[in-house]
Parts: sequence; structure tokens; C-alpha cells
Amino acid sequence: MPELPEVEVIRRGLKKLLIHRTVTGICYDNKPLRLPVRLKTMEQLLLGQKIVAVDRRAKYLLIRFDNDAVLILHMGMTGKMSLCPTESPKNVHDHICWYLDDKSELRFNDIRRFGSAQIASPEQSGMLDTIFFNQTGVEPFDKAFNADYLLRQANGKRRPLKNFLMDGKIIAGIGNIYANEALFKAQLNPDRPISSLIKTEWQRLIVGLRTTLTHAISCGGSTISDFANANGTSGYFQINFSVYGRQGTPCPLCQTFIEKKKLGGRATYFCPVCQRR
DNA sequence: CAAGTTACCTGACGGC
DNA sequence: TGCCGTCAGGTAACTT
Repeated sequence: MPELPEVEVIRRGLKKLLIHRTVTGICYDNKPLRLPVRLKTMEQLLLGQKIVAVDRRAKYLLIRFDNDAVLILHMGMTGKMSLCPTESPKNVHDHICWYLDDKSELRFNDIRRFGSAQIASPEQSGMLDTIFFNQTGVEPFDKAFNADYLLRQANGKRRPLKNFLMDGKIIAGIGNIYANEALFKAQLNPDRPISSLIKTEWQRLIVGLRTTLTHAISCGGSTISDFANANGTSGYFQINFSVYGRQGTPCPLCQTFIEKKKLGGRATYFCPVCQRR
């Protein structure tokens, strides 16, 4: 489900509801997630602790506590976070539950279990950039995300532009939907070998990507099957898709039919005219 | 070493 | 109706 815009929407929604809440209990159904869930450690570090911040890095949600511990959550493909009243019936794929002091529960639901829930100790939390996010690329809205950085990263490499854009070690938070949409916005061919892009094209890509992400966040993210934010409402950016999932329909700019092909194992949608190169 | 493929898991959908 | 293959918003460990 969630790429950067969806995680950011969830973050903003949860932040208001979670700040100042204290964890009173944790429940885990023991189904394996992508990474082992260390329930004991989580209980030792979080019980009785108050939430002081809700942040985001790449597609990770970071819930910070007043003892400096950090809960690091990833939604994988189908993960959802929701806040509901205690006693409300458990849903089929609710895996972890954090009980809060106002009789509400933060729940992690994930059909495919590609998500994860990790815990950083107070000692680790000051060094997350070096011990946890040392392989994570730059944030698209950070000033370090600029044409010189991209030129340097692409230097001498011939891989397709879209794969590069989705590489989390280079750029944080971009998945299949927004890679497709940003390339259309920047009018660049998904197949372009990255070493062939000149500085002005990288600048176009940066603007296209930031414009696309900003618009998506303001729409509350994209709801493909059942993405829901903290309030249980849906995003509506999907009605603004220019190319994603639109093969065979007219390009919004030139009316040429949008094409679909596979690139790096992922569905790739583009206008053969507007994105000729 | 760069880049492509596979595995992890559930569920929806289309074809037969 | 139901069985089978394919596909889906992600990531990392593989192989080539």
C-alpha cells in the first residue's frame, strides 16, 4: 500500500491522536512479519512510556517515547495503522495492538505480513541514521536531493531511470505508483539509461517528483484497494493518476493511448509520445 | 560490481 | 461452481 505520501498522511493523522498518550499494554498474535517482532523488549521499553512525537523517514513511521525509545513501523504492501476504541472487535489481520491510557488501541493490520515493527532502545535512538537508516537514500523534500546528487549517483550506470527512482538506497519513499506518475510529470522515458540524463533533465525530474508527492499528500494519498488514514477515511489521489493503471486510455496531455510494460519486474505505465525520451 | 530475479504472504480477478 | 495462473502499493537476499 503505502509509499511516501500515504505514510505521511498516516503520520499527520496519528500525530494529533497519539501525542501525550501512554502505552499500557501490548498484544501480538505471533504471526511472523517480515522481521522478528521482539515483544519482550518492546514491553520493557514502552510500557508506561508517553508518546512524544510521530515522525517519518522514507516509508517508515517513527513513534518516539519520552524515554527516547522509538517504535519503527513499516507497512509493507498491505499494512495499515489505525486507532480504535478498546473492545472494538479484532479484524482478521490485526497483528499487533498497543493499548493506550485513554481506552483506545493503536493497531497494526497487515494482510500479506510484508510489514515490520521494530524497536530502538534509548541508546540506539540517537544514532538511527547510522545504525538503522544507513542504507536509506535522501528524502525527496530534503535540499540534499538535488541535480548534482543525482548526477553523481547515476554516473557511469546504465540502469533504467524508473528502477533508479524506486531504489530506496538512492531516494527514499518512492514506490511504483509515484515513480510512474513522476516520470510522466517530468516527461521522461522510464527506460532511459540514467547516465544519459543531463542536469536539466534531473532538475525536471526533481520538480515532477516533488509536485506529484505534494499533490498526493494534499489529496490524502492514493486508495487502491482499501488504504485508510488514521481517521479511517480514504485518500483520493488515485482519481488524479495520469498513467498508473491507465493502459489503453488516452494520455491527459496528447490523447495517445497509455502503454504498459514490465520494467524490473514491476508494471510500468507511460505515454509513448510525451515520454518519448 | 551492477542489475535482474526470487522469495516472503494473502486475496482478487479472469479464463477455462 | 471451482480450480488455476497471474497480479498487487515493498524489500532484501539471491543469481547472473
